[in-house]
Amino acid sequence: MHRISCQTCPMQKCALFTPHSEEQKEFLEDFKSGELSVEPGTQILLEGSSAPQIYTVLEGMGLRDKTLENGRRQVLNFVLPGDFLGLQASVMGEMMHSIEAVTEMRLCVFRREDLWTLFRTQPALAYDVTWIAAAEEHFLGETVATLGQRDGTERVAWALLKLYQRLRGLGLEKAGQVPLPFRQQDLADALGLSLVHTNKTLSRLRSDDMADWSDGKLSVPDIQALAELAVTDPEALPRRPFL
Amino acid sequence: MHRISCQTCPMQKCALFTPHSEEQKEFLEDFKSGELSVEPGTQILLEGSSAPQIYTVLEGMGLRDKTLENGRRQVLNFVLPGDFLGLQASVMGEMMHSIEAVTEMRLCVFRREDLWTLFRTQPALAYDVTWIAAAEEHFLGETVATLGQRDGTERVAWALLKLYQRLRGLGLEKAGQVPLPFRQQDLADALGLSLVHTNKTLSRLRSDDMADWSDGKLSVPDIQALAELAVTDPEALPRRPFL
DNA sequence: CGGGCCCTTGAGTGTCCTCAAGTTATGTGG
DNA sequence: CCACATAACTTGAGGACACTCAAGGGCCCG
Repeated sequence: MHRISCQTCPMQKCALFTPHSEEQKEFLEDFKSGELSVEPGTQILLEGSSAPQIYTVLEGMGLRDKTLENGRRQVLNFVLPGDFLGLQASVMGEMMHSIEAVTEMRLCVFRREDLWTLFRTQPALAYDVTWIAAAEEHFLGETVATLGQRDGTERVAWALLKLYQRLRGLGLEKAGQVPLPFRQQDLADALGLSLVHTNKTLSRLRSDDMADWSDGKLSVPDIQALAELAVTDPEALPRRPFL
Repeated sequence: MHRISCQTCPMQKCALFTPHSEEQKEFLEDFKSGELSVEPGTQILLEGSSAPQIYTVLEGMGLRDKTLENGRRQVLNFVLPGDFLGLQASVMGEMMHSIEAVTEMRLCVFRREDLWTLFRTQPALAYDVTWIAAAEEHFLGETVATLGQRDGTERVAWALLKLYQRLRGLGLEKAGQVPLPFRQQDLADALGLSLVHTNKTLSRLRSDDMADWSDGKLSVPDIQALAELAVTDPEALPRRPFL
């Protein structure tokens, strides 16, 4: 495995992300301390530890989760390419959730101490980091509203819609299908539903032609209809910065 | 009402907040564009609007909430003194939730356009802004875990504990009580529970001597016991930056 | 004194949970 | 090549936690 230059980073090409200036690419080239490839099941960041690294996901998917004292697990978000990992640990000193690889993943690695240099010398990139944190906060706010106010069917519909939109934005759609290599248990833990109920809800959505998630692939025949079921707007995702 | 200088800002004295350097205080003095006092019930920031301002809460309390297309309301967080409001609108262009004053409030007002100047000239303060965003993200993550994995009693206990800790950190405890001027409906909407169920749960906690919230005041006889009920650590809050 | 707003309490219902069993696909070792 | 084990997905049955509906009480204010 060889190192990819930021100059030719595949992320740059994806229309979802705002491109960097020449100067920024040069800085990031330095900022990047290496690459990391991990197998499915690997814990990338651990709850309670103070990770010395920050990552940007280049390829593969994972899960952000948090386990309570009583052992129950909450999935906070699904980790997709372009996601920025470890900022919490960097600014606050400690991760409060874990990140686990679900598929094989390739990560761009940054050194935590260099983040301060970024803030001193690259205000525009610092602003981007804040943008990313605010966007994450915004998404978690939507999740809170979902768990608090939507019933089971609406939750599942909402989650599938969001994932479909995100994956499509990344250009991963092929023949009307996007890859979604998670387990039903993961979705259940993300939505605060039992596995059994999640399974039955998914079956219903499938037979109602609202959304079909099977064999690790998701297809949505009618986005508008699914969005209505999810009590949400089917708005496309905005362009966003990345590192 | 007269303007308070950042030099003598009451926030500076609260042990919960990390103090600013002299240079930072001078910058903030300029950054601050004024003060705002609002009556209970006032909408400070509106969902879907692009507010031109950012605020720091000096006094009073409020609510951050979000309403779904079907009309149901989710309270995202309780707004307390020291909180930083409007960052999402500033970096992302639009608020995705509203903020409403519950008591009379006094706010420190910043101009949105000046945020960029802050990032260019005050990297340490920019870092603080990111810290705040990350902390907010962290808290919302805990909330997601609460709504997803805790039952009714645990949720109420968790919320009361968090609020008690925050208010105590602000030095608002008097004779074993902290002020909590919200309605039961607000707590219900924050926890995804019905008003009726929230009410019954609060009664139970009261008669079990776990937590007593009545007449707008909250007291917690045994923090440790409440924390156990809430399936959480009764850890004190860390020091945090503010603007 | 009437009307709101908030808190309180009781009764009946339903969504979602747990328990349990069975199917399919994949992999491992004899 | 087949017995066995494991992991994920399915499906059915019964129960519980939390919901809605409904009504009443305390308080403040016009």
